[in-house]
Amino acid sequence: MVEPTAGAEMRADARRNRENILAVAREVFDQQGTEASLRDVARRAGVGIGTLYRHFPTRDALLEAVLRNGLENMRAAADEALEASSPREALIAWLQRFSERSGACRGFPASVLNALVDEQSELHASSAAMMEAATRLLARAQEAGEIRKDVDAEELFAAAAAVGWVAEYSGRKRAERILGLLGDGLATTG
Amino acid sequence: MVEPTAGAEMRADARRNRENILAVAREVFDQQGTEASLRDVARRAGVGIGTLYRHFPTRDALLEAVLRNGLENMRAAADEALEASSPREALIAWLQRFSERSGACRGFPASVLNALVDEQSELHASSAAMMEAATRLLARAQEAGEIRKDVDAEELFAAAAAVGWVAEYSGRKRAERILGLLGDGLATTG
DNA sequence: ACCTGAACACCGTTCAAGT
DNA sequence: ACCTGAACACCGTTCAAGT
Repeated sequence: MVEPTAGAEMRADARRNRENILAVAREVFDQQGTEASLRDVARRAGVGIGTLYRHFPTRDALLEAVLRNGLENMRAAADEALEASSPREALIAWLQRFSERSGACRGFPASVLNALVDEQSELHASSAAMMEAATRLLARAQEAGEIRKDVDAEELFAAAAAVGWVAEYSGRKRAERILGLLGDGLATTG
Repeated sequence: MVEPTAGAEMRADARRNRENILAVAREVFDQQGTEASLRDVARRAGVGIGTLYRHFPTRDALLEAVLRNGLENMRAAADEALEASSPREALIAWLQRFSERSGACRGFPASVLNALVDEQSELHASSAAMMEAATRLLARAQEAGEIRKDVDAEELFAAAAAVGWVAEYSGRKRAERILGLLGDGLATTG
């Protein structure tokens, strides 16, 4: 097993190429979504298509490298939110942030949701870590009696991804209103 | 303007081809989703790729022909539901039916939601008609005081499509539970 | 009037040949 | 060790040539 993020022992030109591809991919994915042409990425990075595949053997591998930071941030945000005063508000705010991030890159919600379910996906680890953090956030709100207990984290997560997906088609505004509906549905009833 | 559904004045072989393409497309879209290969459809239908394009100049045109019946049925179902005893339950049941139908064909929710927003889409008319019917269903439930008044039909519709989308990734079961959350969020509050 | 398939411009992915 | 691009098998879409 080779650590793909390895750096120091990589040849200087290889290192440069890798970082160049990454920077370009970030831009292209943001503009065109997660299904953007890899050939296009290689071209813009001024690199042969084979080089791209050498560094990132699958689309998911490249996506993982591009999204890792963002997912890590979301995980950290969830951990921090554990200390907020209102468990319910903290959870809702986090969900909103997640669905906002989703709307910023077409295909992002699908990729993350997919990675969560598919343990083979290179995105699985990052996604799962983020969801674990979100799970704690949910549990706290449930224990505080502020969120109904018959929902699990995956469900909540899928809902947030769905809201992000809606933003791709109907715009962020509508997406936000739907998130509001969900938030009300999550409140403890009876 | 030529009526694309025209029949009697079409040459017999053309008519046969058209119907064959349609039947095959229905199957292929159901199996592989709305992004399935058109070339594959033509191949399976035993027809040149040019013939497919002659009958259906765009993917949307083919999709429209395939989905028209289903959308029309959903529209009719919404109209019938207007006479159900419980306006709220009728609306929720319709939404569930819509999201179920969505889950049956990958890409269906995206196509319909897209068509709703894009007036140029060949799917626009069918989709819009369905949503108009759903709008009446919503309005009745709101007038009966059973659904909050600060939601509009497009919002509700987008939410239902999102639930259908979720089913593509996380399964129907989870999708149904999310629809339940939405249903509770839709209830009149305060 | 209609059908066909070659043609064009793109993909994703692999791998022999080069440095 | 790494890079390159040709090669292969696919697309979507158009259009000249055929019946």
